[in-house]
Amino acid sequence: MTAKQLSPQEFRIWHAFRLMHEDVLGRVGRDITQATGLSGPEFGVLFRLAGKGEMRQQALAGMLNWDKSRLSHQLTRMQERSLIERRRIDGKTVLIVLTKVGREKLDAARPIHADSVRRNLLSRLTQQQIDTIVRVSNLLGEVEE
Amino acid sequence: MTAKQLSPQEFRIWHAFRLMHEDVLGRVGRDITQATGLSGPEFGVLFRLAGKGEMRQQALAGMLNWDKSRLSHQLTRMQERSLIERRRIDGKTVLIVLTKVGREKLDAARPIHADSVRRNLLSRLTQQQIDTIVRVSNLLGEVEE
DNA sequence: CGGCCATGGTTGACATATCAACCACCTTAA
DNA sequence: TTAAGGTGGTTGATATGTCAACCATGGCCG
Repeated sequence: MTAKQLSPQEFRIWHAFRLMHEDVLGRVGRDITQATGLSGPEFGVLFRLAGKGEMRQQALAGMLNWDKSRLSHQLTRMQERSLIERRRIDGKTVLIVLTKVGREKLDAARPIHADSVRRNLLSRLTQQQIDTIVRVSNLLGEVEE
Repeated sequence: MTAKQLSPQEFRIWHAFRLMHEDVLGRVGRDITQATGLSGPEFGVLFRLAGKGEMRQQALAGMLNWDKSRLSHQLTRMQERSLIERRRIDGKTVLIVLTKVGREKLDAARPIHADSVRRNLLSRLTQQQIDTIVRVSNLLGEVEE
């Protein structure tokens, strides 16, 4: 049962798995953008940042599960739009700080995001399905032996 | 219970949902690239194409669930790498054809893909979890009223 | 026939993602 | 104290995704 290509059945599962995310992520992202002008990734960054007010870039990357390069590029763009500030602490450490603009946009986006996530994901699933999602996510996140 | 932002619990679910996708897709994509030089999207296109040998761009976009622009750009890059050919049929229709190179690379990638999907997804889930994924995917794919 | 107009496709501009190379600084250990 | 290594960040190149504007053509209707 280890054929050299996926069976139609296996492929259907794979396909479903991909679609699910593109659909939902796409919708939530568009909702946020339409209402506030923030992109999905921008919202993500601001959201984590708001938890602490300011963070070392490192820590931020960890929370987002992004690699440092991806984050650095993203921050550069966000800095140009005055959503965040970079503050060099010592030769190695950079503090990322939420600006006034950033916080305002974030606050505007929060309810949109909450509503959209509920509408497009949470409210459409049973508690059981949600449990499965979370369990599966943890499972798949682990690196295999 | 419709707060203006997500509760930590709700947020955890949302986070898990996103991670699951990025983890698995990332791993499968990297496996394919490493072994064959094809990117994930390239493999996706070739894979569908192989089913029929050739297709109208339109139909291809439908199967992939991509918009026409995305596909057009992708095909342009793939054409430059000789993975596919565009064949203008009448003023409006373009046939996409798998080239020899394209087919070879696809064939090389197939077992890698199958193996990776099984290793990173299928074999790590119970049948029940798989059923849930598929059911949930269908659910979320539908547009709400 | 002659003029809409919907459709299939392309394009340009821009945002995002990924990879590898680089850099400057800190740490540690000789 | 100095050189090797590791760490936090940046950068450039290239691939990918998204949006809106555009364009040519074929179909349809008057």
